[in-house]
Amino acid sequence: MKLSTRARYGTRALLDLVRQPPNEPVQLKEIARRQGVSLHYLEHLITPLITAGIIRSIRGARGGVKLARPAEQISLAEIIRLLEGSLTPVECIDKPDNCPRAAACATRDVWSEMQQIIQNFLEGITLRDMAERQKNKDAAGQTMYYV
Amino acid sequence: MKLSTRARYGTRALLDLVRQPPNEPVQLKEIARRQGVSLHYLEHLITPLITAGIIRSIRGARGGVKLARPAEQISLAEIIRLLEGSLTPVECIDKPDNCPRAAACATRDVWSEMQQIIQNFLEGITLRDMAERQKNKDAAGQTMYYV
DNA sequence: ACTATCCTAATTATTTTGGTCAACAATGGA
DNA sequence: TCCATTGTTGACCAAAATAATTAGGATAGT
Repeated sequence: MKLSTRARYGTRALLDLVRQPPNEPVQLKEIARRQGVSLHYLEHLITPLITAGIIRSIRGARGGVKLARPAEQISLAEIIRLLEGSLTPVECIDKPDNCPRAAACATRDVWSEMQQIIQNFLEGITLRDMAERQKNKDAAGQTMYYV
Repeated sequence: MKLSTRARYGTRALLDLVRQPPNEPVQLKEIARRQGVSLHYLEHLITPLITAGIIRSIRGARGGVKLARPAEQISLAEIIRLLEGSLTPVECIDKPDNCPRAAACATRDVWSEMQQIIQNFLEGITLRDMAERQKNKDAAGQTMYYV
């Protein structure tokens, strides 16, 4: 039950993006630098998000990427689904035909419930929420210096 | 967020084991046959469970494995933790020192909450519960033939 | 002697984590 | 207008790590 680096880096990249000044494109190079991931890898991660229409890319000089929708309309569930292909912990949930035991398998039912729980959780968290959390954390971190 | 085959096969093996007549050892060979897994692979999966004391093995002729504790005292959380090493979706939760951003990272907080949710769910399901579910499913499957 | 687990190693497959390069698009300046 | 610069896109490739699987002999109990 590990989250792939795709999902982790991708989420961080989006969180970084949403925290930049709005209405102007943010360069992947800058996101990569701030988040400490390779630019090339980040490009790989970003591609499905562009295809899915979560972010838009502006090519050429002064280019970059920006959110295509308001941050409060982008859930973590959607992000991870795009980055990892799906949210299911076992593929027999999406594709029952692959396993002859699917219909009679009690473990499958349990994994299915688990997915539902995870999904509900991730569905309820938007990019905006994440940005808010980060802002609060930053503020809390600041005060540490005055102690 | 995929479950490894270790976790999947291992869980199925334990569920198979708990459904056999109690008080006599069940041979791995039989579990492997019923569950469609290679005996060698199953031995690998089983080893950490023996080490952890969830199941006990009896060597020699008429040997096999049996549960070392009552099935209602073995949770899915424990099983998966043993089979996969941990329950955490990201390693920075268990080892914050590995990542310099750990303290200030909002995504980490979210993954941590997610782990808590998953853990609560898996903690609440025991092998006994699983066996019960399977029994009900089997019964339901049977009735189909009479329709 | 037989049977079944145990142990160690080797092999194969898959995923992760990138790198290289050429093409394409927009901008700004000459 | 034309061209150099900046920057993204996409295809292809590859090393490294991890996971999955297979194999064979050692060991222990009946």
